Amino acid sequence: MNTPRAVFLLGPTASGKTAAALSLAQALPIEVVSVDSAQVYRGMDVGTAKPSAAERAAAPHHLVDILEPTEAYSAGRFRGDALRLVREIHGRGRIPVLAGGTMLYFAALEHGLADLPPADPALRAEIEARAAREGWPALHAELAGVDPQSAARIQPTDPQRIQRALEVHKLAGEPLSALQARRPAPSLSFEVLRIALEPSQRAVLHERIAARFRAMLHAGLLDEVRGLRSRYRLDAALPSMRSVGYRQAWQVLEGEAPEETLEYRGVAATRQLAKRQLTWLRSMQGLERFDALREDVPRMIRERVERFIGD
RNA sequence: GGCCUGGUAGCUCAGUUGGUAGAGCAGAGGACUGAAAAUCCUUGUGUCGGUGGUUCGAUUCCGCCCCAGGCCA
Repeated sequence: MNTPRAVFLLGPTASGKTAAALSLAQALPIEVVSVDSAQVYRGMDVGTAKPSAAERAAAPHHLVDILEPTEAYSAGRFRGDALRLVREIHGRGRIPVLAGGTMLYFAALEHGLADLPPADPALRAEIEARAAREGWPALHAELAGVDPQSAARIQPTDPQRIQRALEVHKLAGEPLSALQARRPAPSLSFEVLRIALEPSQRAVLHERIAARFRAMLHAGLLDEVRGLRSRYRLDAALPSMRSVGYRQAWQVLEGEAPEETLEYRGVAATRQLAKRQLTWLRSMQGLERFDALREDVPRMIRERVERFIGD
């Protein structure tokens, strides 16, 4: 094996990525790079299904617990962090396994990101304040003036993207669409085996999701969020507190929703997340797809990876 | 056993002064470039509990029956 190799392992929530990674760890000198926008936050353990101590002992895990929940991670930071970690792991003569369900992060890795300015909290607050006064459609109209291409593609009802496009224009002095058009086409400097875990039956995935969320509640999800709220200055707009489970628990603790509805709403939010993840997977090219519901899928994946590493 | 109130989309309900019905939630499909577990777009035919009757026509009015909840015995 001349060119260094890496494995991507992508799948929706509750599809068994952890079991597959564990099976790999038992047979191969791997290190896991988490591709997960929620597991980066410290203290968010129960609700993000973080790898257990045993799993972390079986193989080093990276990009888990790297930020406070008051901070915000991003696709851009992920790309930089992941590429650096892959280099380091290769330097140790080991195999990086990038495993997770944040499909935008995989896309950023594969296709690169345009050279855009990072988020600017002050500017975002300013835009938000204007939106509160004038409404997002007005800001969308303004965007149409400076960046018609982006405005055409972004819905007037999509606050997040309107805000980002205006932010980029202000910071870079150029329209977002122009910067995106200049995106370099980076090729990864290592060879990749891309494995996707896709459940053949949605109903079974839904059952798994329900069982898992119930288990999270029994494991003290609500108490975890209560504790986070007492230890940090958090608010509902933070990326960490918007994530599945945490958002719903937050609403209960704020008295915005009765606790009896927490399970139902949390399960529904998780199903919706899984659906979006599957939409990404269907559109992605170059994946070797495995049925996540097959009992022997961890073994099959291990054998496939062994072949990939071997030749 | 009697009286009352309900029985309409998977769930919670609205509605039709008689011309076969619509919201929210859930579900499904899609988009996606530094918040992405985010943000957004599209998508609603269901014996209107059953059965007889009145009517050109009933989910809507009337009778009976079934089911649920409540009150009274």
